Amino acid sequence: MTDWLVIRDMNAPLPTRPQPRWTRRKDARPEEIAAAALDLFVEHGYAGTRLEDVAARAGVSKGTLYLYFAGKEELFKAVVREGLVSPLTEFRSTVLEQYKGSAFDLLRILFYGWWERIGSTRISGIPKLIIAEAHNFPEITRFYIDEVVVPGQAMLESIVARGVASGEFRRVSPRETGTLLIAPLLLLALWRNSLGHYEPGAIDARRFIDAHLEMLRNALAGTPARVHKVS
Amino acid sequence: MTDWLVIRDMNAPLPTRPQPRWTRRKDARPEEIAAAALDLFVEHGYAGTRLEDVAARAGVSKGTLYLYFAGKEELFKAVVREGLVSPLTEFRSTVLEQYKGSAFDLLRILFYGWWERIGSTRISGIPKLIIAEAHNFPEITRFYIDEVVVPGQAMLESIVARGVASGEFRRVSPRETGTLLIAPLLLLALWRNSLGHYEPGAIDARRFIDAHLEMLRNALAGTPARVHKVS
Amino acid sequence: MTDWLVIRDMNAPLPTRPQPRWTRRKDARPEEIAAAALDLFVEHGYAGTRLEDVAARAGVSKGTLYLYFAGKEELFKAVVREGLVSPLTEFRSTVLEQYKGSAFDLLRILFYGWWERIGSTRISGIPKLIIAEAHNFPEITRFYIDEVVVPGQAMLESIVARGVASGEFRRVSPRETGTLLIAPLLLLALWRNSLGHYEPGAIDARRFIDAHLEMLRNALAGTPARVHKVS
Amino acid sequence: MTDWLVIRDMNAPLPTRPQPRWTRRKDARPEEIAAAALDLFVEHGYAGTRLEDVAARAGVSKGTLYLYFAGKEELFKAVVREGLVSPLTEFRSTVLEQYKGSAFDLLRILFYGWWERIGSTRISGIPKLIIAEAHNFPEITRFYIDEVVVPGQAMLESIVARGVASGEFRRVSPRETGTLLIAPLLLLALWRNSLGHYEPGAIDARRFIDAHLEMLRNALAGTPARVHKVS
DNA sequence: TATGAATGAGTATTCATTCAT
DNA sequence: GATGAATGAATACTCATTCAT
Repeated sequence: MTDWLVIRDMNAPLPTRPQPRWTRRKDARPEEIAAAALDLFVEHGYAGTRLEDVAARAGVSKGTLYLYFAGKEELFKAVVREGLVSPLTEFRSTVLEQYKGSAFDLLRILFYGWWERIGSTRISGIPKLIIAEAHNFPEITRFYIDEVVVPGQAMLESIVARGVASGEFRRVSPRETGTLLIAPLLLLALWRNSLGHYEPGAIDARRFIDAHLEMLRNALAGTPARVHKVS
Repeated sequence: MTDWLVIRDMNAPLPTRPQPRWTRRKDARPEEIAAAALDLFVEHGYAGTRLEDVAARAGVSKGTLYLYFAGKEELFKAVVREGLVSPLTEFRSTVLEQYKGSAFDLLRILFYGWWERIGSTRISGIPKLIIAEAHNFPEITRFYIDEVVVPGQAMLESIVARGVASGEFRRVSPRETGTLLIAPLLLLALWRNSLGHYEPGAIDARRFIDAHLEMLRNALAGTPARVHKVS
Repeated sequence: MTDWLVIRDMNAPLPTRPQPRWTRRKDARPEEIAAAALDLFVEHGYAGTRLEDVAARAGVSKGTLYLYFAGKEELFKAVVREGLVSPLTEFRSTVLEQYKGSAFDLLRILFYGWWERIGSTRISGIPKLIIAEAHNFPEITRFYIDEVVVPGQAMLESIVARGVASGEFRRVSPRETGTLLIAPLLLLALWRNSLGHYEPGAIDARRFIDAHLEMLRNALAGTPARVHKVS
Repeated sequence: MTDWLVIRDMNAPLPTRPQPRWTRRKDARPEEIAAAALDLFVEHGYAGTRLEDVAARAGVSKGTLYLYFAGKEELFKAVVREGLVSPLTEFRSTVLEQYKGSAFDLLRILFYGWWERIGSTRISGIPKLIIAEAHNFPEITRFYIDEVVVPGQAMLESIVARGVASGEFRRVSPRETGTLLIAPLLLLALWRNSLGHYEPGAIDARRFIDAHLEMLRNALAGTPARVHKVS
């Protein structure tokens, strides 16, 4: 009566199942991925960078990227943020707080420190990245403006204003002068990360910064004329 | 002096690699994994189900799946097999063997028992799964046909044939009639596992089965005319 | 004085540019793509269908798909909608409007017409698709319920109600009975698009529909009237 | 009778293949294409710019692009070349040849002329483009260095050298000083084509250039001579 | 000459599977 | 046994390029 429902053996030989197709390579660390990504983003731009190349340079697989970053865009943002925040923090604590002496001395410390901590490192590629991708990443650009441009400009203006107030500097507009102070450094950073590869000796960073400082010393110097008049 | 460069909180620092490489979570039991897998396979289909979700629902890790099942395909087969074999066995022993009385009474017992053991449980999702994946899993489909469809159909035909032979049923074709007996129940199972989620009150299972039985009673009834004539 | 800015010739020989890597194949028509997609979606489900295969079956390239459909999901929706709307419209105009005579005659016309226009065509794959993907495509499911299930059920209930009102049918519940009328046809459609491939001769559609109609004739027959006449 | 199956409006019928295969739209001129391309290249970078968008902005079809430019790369090169060569030629003939008077007057003419012919026009986007794509287009970079950077630098150095020789300028290094002269202008160009869109009022070009000139006047002034005269 | 539908190589992203811990 | 980070084949989707009209 009930043998309609006899259940026979499953004769189930799995036809095909491929053998292990990969081997573990290494323990991935997000820092290495971010460093590799920064290099390639700086070199080829956002769209021009292939995640496969990022993975290869970091020594991990493509899939590992997605373990730490939600996608290409998030990787880019993380890389830029990370490339900015940590150096800025370090810059502030190791350079700015060393200040002693005149406004001009502060500029010197600032410029040398910038070269040491930013200009001569891979971080100097970030500005190029921001400039190149500003239209494509409004959020990142906004962040850069708010966190770097605005406070940096404020700092420079403040130094100028102090120098002017104390008579150390000529009566100049802090606004435009602040920007003029940083322009050669920015150009240096951009140069080093783009055309500089084709003309390696074109700009000697140390001589360039020194020349800039020397120009500034004369450009900003409080009028010695009055001093002479008095004497 | 240095608060020009205050860096606001960053909501997205570089992700860090988690330290403890693993901790034992629970004692895994394959039954729980299979139950979770059945739910998700029924819900999203084979290809649409991610093993990660199965593991999460079962409360185990992805790796644990592979301790008990050779792979996704094997998990699927095991789930379907297990979802079929054990309920069928139980169905057979608890429902079919209760048979007493007329052919029509057997149908009633069968239908109510089916609802109790199959239709109202998660097992009712299996037919949907089979229908959806028939082309992708010939082996499983073959198994289902051999173990469920063919014996089930044979059983139904046998009941019809007995009813016809005894004069309880009208002279109908056992083949087509057997299939017609089960069609509404199958539809009910499919409905409950698909569209039913969107129109929960559309079908009242009890009333539906009863209406089906009542239809059958009239449709199959041996011609009372002759009986009256004789008496 | 001005020869700093002499512009030299661009000595620009383009190093590499590959030659034409493809040849035009044919004029694509979205109908062919949709037909190919319907076949494959019915066969392998949504996730199991590769757009590359759809393109190949339609005789076009992968890119051409995106010329007409925004993506896989949109293709799926378009295919289902198109598979429903146009046949339903035709069904309505060519079958339903032929109605003449009794309620039972209408059922016969309906069932035969359904088989002619839906059941025996590739459109019969749509229900399987809907059932399988209901959870993954709420929008499509909603559409199917609103446009097919609800009006179809209403139509069936209306036929039953008319038959009951005129005394042609026994006093049955239009709700459950309406669903019972369509159940075997739906099962037939599902069978033909799934398990039927493995057991081609298992169901003879014509005999099955005829048996269903014959069952209904007896099940619904308004016998009481005749009894009263006799007595 | 048949309004059970009313099918509501479908908002998405199968797309149809457009009938007229093409109609002439306009007389294309390569200048318009190049202008559109320059805008988009500056905005989104090389890889981020789609030729389809270039064509749309130029008001021509994609195919027309290829009538005038061999491909994306060639379009890019042509755009950069054209964006450089013609303005440089014009700049040379209309600005540089107006030279009269002192070295400092020449700087003023140079800067104002640069702003008039380059800085305030879309040509100012080229430097950003070069910086961003330097690694991807060695050939274009080489061209830019040879045709713009080197002669431009030579010109600046020559002006400085002349000023120093005549005693008008302090004894400064022509090399570094030449670069320092142009740095703020370049920064201005870059700013206007990237971050400037987010902070439109941040830099007032006229005031900025004037401030730069004023700084230079003081920085370069050959004061020692006068002192000697007085003494 | 101008068009834009058709093409397919290239790339971002997913997820089944492995294995060191 | 149990874990989950790492892997890379597979696949959806993009877009520079071609060519019949």
